[in-house]
Amino acid sequence: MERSIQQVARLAGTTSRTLRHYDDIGLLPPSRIGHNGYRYYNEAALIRLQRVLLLRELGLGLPQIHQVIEAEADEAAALGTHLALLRAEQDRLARRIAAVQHTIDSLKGRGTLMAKNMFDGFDHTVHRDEVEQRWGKEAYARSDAWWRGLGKDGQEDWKLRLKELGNDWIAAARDAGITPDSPQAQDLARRHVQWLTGIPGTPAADPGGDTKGYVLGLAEMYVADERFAANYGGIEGATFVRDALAIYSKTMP
Amino acid sequence: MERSIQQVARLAGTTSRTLRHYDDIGLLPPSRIGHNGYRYYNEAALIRLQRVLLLRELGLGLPQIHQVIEAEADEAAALGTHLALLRAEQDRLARRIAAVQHTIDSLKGRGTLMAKNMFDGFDHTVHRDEVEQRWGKEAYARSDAWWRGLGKDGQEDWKLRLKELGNDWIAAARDAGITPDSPQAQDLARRHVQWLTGIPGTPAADPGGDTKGYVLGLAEMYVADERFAANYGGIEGATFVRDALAIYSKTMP
DNA sequence: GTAAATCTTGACGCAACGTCAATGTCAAGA
DNA sequence: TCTTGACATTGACGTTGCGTCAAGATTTAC
Repeated sequence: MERSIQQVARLAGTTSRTLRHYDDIGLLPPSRIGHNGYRYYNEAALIRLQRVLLLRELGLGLPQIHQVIEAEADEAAALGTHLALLRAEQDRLARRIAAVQHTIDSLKGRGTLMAKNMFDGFDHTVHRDEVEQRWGKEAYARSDAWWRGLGKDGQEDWKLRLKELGNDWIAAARDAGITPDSPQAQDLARRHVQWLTGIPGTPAADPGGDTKGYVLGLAEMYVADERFAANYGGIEGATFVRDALAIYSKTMP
Repeated sequence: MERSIQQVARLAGTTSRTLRHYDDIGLLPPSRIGHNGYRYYNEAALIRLQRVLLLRELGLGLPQIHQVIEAEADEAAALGTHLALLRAEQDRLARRIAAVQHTIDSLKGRGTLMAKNMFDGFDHTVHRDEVEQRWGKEAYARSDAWWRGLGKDGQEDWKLRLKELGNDWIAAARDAGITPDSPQAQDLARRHVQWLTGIPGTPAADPGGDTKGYVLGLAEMYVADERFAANYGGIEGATFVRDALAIYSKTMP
């Protein structure tokens, strides 16, 4: 049985234009061409079309489909390669979704999305200007001096640990049922301070030092410096952390 | 401070061609054009560029970005719309991944890809009697239908149990020493599947069911659906789970 | 002073068709 | 038989977001 281009298109759920395109690029020539130039397709052509459409559904490009269909072999390998691409694409998508969600959250909570993502990856001088303008010169100078004092390895290490704690903080801050003075937040604050006091060379680790004041100052800095705020889900998160730490510090000796 | 087009490109992690393109379409004109025709960008232009790149990162098209940036209003609404699109796209991707994965399995297990399966969903009148031979798409549709069939309470219950398992998963995923194919992760995968098969009414619990395919499909869904991903410490965690389950499924009958 | 880097505009290329445009062909009803 | 309307043809431009020459002007570096 032979079918016209339009019949085939309807049957396969595509368009005649697509079929003509597939003919043009040699991917799916019609089984017969009438004296009038009309394209006619038989069963074999239909089956081939099915395979094309299936592979296309799976996301392969037409040249790749052509290759796979011609060299009947190794369909699994081709699909395996493609699978990896799909996974990567999905990861990118997921990240984008998270970013969009976060941006929306920030917009709703803050009205402006200046702070967090915008200057990320930008050059440090621009970053500094922004911070100074928003939070004052000394705040920046203080945090920057301390930060540079850590050295490269120290900075990496710090960021890593911070990220771990940060995840818990973020989860807590996002939960509308958890307030800075809630048991959950206070427990986090306790763990946070415990971690701080474990870092040698800090006032917090110094038995005679002003741990309390240091903790408060640090918390303030979290809010002031975006590099830290970034680890707490932006300004709102850092604010939550600061508040929780401030409350916790009152229970400290 | 004024920067040349190349400096701006490097600073923002894009190319000069892109900047010229943005100028061409009126999205981002340079702040000044020298007598020689050179483009120069000031801080304001940089900020605008940041917004453009951010929105682009989030997946919006240039015309839409233009619109959003010009009409400063209602960024959240625009992003909300976009978020829905992203989610739909993600669903499609997840389905495709499941389908590709299943196709690969079929190829490995049964040799050649049978035409009958391929025609499925095509012309039902031709292959009506072979419609039972379903593949990938169905698995996802089934699990999705099952999920919706659980109802609100059932879903909550499920999520609760999931959270318990999730804690172990998160701990494993965070440990840099544990990979998806490590014994620890594989043991978790075993427990996970064991738990799955204990739930009545699921394909996994059905002795004749395609447990393997179901597990894989479900794992994909974990990554695709943030309702689940949230229980595994975000995308990375869910990805870890998926990989571990995928590896484990190979050892299944 | 010269070479290397960087700038300009202009134009083609990419993927996979959509969408006219201008024209030819086929089946069916008055 | 004539007309009408559905369907066919090739050809060419439009779409998205730039990449990639090309050819020439200009700036920067040594």
